[in-house]
Amino acid sequence: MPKVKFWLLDINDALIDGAPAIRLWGIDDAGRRVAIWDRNFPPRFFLLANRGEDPALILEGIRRLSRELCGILDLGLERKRYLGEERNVVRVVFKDHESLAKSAEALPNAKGVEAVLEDDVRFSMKYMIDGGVRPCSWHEVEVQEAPIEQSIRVDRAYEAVSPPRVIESQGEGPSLRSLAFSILCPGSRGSPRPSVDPVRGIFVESGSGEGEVFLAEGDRDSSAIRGFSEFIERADPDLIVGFGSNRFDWPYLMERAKLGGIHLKVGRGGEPPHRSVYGHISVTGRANIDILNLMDDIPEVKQKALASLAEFFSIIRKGEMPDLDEVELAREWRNAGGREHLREYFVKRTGVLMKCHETLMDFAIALSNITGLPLDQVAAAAVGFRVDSLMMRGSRMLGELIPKREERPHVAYKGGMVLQPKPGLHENIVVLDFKSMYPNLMMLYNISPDTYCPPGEDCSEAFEVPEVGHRFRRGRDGLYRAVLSKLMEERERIKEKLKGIPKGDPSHKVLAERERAVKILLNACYGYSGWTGARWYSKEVAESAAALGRAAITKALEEARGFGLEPIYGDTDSIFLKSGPKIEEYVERVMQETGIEIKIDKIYKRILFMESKKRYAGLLESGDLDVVGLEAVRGDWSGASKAMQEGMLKIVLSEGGPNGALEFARSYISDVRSKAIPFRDFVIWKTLTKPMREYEVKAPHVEAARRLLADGIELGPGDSVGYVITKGAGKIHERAKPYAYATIEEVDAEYYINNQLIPVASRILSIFGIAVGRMLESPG
DNA sequence: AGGGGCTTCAGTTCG
DNA sequence: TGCGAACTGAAGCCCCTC
Repeated sequence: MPKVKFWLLDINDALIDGAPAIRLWGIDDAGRRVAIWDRNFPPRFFLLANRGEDPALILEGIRRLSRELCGILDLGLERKRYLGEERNVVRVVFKDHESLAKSAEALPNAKGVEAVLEDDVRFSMKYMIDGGVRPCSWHEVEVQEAPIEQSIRVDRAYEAVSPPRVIESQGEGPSLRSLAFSILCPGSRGSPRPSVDPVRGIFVESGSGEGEVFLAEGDRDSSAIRGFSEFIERADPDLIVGFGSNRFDWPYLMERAKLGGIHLKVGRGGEPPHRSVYGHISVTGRANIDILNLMDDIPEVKQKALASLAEFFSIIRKGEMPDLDEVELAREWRNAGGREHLREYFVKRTGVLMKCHETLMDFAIALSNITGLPLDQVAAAAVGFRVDSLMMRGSRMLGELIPKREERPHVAYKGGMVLQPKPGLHENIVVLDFKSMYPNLMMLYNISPDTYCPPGEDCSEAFEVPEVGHRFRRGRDGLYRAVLSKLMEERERIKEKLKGIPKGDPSHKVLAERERAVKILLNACYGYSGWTGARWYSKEVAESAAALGRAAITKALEEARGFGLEPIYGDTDSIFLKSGPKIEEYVERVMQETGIEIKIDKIYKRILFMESKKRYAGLLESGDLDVVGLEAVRGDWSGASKAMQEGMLKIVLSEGGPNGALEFARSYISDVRSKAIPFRDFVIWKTLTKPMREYEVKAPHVEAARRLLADGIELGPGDSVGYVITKGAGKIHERAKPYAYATIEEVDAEYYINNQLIPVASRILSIFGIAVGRMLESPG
């Protein structure tokens, strides 16, 4: 039987002659695009038998019923674990999805059945989990050649004879073909509406740097859309990349295509794009990726705009490519010469998008490979679903059944401990961090939903968590320990490999991005355990991890005194100590006492604390300024207050006193008063977190959004509103104006001085006993 | 009517 | 559509004084 090696790019379920089948899309080791049918995996679920119930009776009962329930191919008894407990289950295999769905509805009420399990796992996901198939991994599969259907755009098509198997550590992935695109749709009135506003241009760029532009002819965009669709067919990309394309570009194109009677044949089977899980758009046989989704994994970039991301990656210089909003775009479209300008802008934008994609792809591929979510899904999936997938994979290793996703009410619990900082300037401060504190504590004490021992149950030799009293079984590894230790080992393995690879080498980046993916997942597991939507939700687990964390940091604080080290501050897993000679000894002691590793994370030559927790600024040994939590690093303050604060902090920390900073603030405020700073530094950005109609209060950003809404600009949850406060009487929200509508002349400098600058300056100066009061309000 | 003091709402960041 | 802790500004309310 011939064998094929392939790298899995996409997977979907389909029907062949009415029978369920899986289609795997990939690239073989000769770079050919391949499609592989697998019809050897009929849908299935498990019936969990009640404790003490003879599962054979259930099985018999179903066999009797099966005339009515029809469509059952196979039944079998198995022993599996469910939340740690060994249980009897009945495996039920169906000929098709409809039969499974019917039975899943009827059987939970059958006699002796506690629950139907794993019917709520997507078919293609269950196929991969049960078969050990993994996205963005190399596999080997026995096949027979199948004729290439006329509509299928691949080099080879096969039929799987046996299940594909992952080939471990096959090294790097294949070279993938990418296509980036963006669409230009200025709104004729307010936001563009597909019912009336045509697509004026579609801009594409392939990975090799070749671009193509499809322009509407007058108001007719049919040929442009058709041209785009044909271009995709011709270029046959593996990855289709957009920015905000799940929410805007694709839905818009789909709607315009519908109106124009055009078939968007973008899938490898000639399919149109379709809406899939996690609200993303899926293109069969390819991976559709929205870079905007991946930006959530880069918290350093505050503004969710392509320009901000490109600046962060140093793909463009600051201010090189503006980010035009809908108002500016429509305005430019109407301007003389604006259309030519917009075309140039979109060509540039699409090229920048491609470069961002190239920078991000190693990360996305690693994330897909580790979590087991297909590449296009993993980008769009929220943290909780990524970990859910990771856990489902882990559960198979332990023979654990996958619990149902349930709707549960939110239950709060006590979290990490934060110390009150000692305000003022401190010198030579060492920051010690517990390394991956929550994951390590959960591993150390086997904290997991399947090792939890409820009150009243006899669990000999269980470990009891201090303060909260929850008990967890020792002995057999729990799911969390199993999953976390695999991640931890992977991280160590990557670190080891990285040592032998020079930094500029492409494989260095692949590994470094993989390490970042592992790290993100490691850190997400604790939060996942306390998320009520998690399949393996357990308040006791999350609460215990938090309690163990508090115990660890408390222990570290107690020990500090004995080593002559004075704690200045601490938050969750870190403590800030005034450096002393016995620090190494101390680190050893804390590790002995807590069982988890603690290391020196940072050393501040000088650090400034105010009265608040979670906010400080320090000078690192390198001479770099490190600002944490303060306005200067927040996205919801004006550029003016951020710039002034950063300037003041630099001076205070380098001079060791407030005098220079006071002068700096004075002069900065006078610049603001005379408007000698750029307009954009007056703009305040805030994100809408819910639909406009649900706002009960008149907040400034909400009122600014209302003004846009009045002009037909549609804004919803997740959209950012940039506004300035203008001169005049009345409440602040009455004077908030979308920045695109305002000029620098209208800006109320006094508002910025009183509400954005003085509070910020006085928080710093008051530490030194300088009461700001009116001192900064008028010049001199 | 207007101000002080307090609570609530909203958004964002830390770890 | 990970968690809780924490901060801040603005609005919104009550209460008091005038």
